[in-house]
Amino acid sequence: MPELPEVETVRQGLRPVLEGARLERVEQRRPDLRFAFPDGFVQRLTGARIEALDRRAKYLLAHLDRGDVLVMHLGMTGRFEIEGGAVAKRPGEFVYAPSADPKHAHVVFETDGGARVTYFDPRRFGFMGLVGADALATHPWFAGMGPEPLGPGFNAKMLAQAFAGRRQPVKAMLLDQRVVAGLGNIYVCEALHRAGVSPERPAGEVSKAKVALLVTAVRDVLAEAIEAGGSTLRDYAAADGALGYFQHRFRAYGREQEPCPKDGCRGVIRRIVQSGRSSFFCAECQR
DNA sequence: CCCACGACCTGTGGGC
DNA sequence: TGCCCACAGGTCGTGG
Repeated sequence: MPELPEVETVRQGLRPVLEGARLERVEQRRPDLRFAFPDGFVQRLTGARIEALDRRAKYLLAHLDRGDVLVMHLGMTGRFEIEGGAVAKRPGEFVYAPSADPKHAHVVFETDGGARVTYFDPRRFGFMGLVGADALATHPWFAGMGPEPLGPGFNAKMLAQAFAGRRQPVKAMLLDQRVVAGLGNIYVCEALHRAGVSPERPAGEVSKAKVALLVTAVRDVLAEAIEAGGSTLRDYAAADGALGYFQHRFRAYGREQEPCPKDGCRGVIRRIVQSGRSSFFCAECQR
């Protein structure tokens, strides 16, 4: 999936066509993605106006004028394409060529601004739901969710507290959305490399100083990735079709057997598997 | 509580 | 070229 920076990039790409727009037509082309669509999904959206398009962790939140929130998660391979509307370069010119892959086009939104926004998701790990705005915080998707990593709630004090006494590897703790919400495999690997912390280190054994470095590393890598428009992985492009470039700045992720890029380090990036997922790190400078 | 593992689902890339 | 396996950004549930 898109991790937080990619979801944020998608949000920024969709805002000009969705914020303030009324949904004139909604097409739901299958009964489910990862989960079934809610009853009356199309009917509850058709005619509604999107007042704001927000993000919480890796979720997109479209606040509707009817009091519902359209909640969208992109899973691993979810993406949007925009045609027409405010971002069209010229009348009739598509910003993003119509997809050659219609079989994975699962949801289509058409706005009163003339834009068509199509959701594609080959693996269908993504999902969409409608939640009452007043019930968002207590909804199972959000209740117990940790702080935003770029917000004030994520800091050395709270992270040290979360790590205290835990023998779980620090990598697993950072992937746990209850600890901090929005990190995924790539940016955790990157943050651990920047902070010089081994992904295998038991969380409770990470020193206070390293915890502080981790907080800074997480914030920095996410901010830089957002600035670069996210990372273009195999299935992902920004919502407006632009390609993110941050993947070229990965220091550890996907760089198995390459020399460690840290200044003065002579190590080599290794790949190990932790709970079924690849971790890339340098055993020389990450302890 | 911890952790490993499988499930969900499809596509792609590498090795042979 | 073809086939098979490993692997892919996330989340959820089970069982030891």
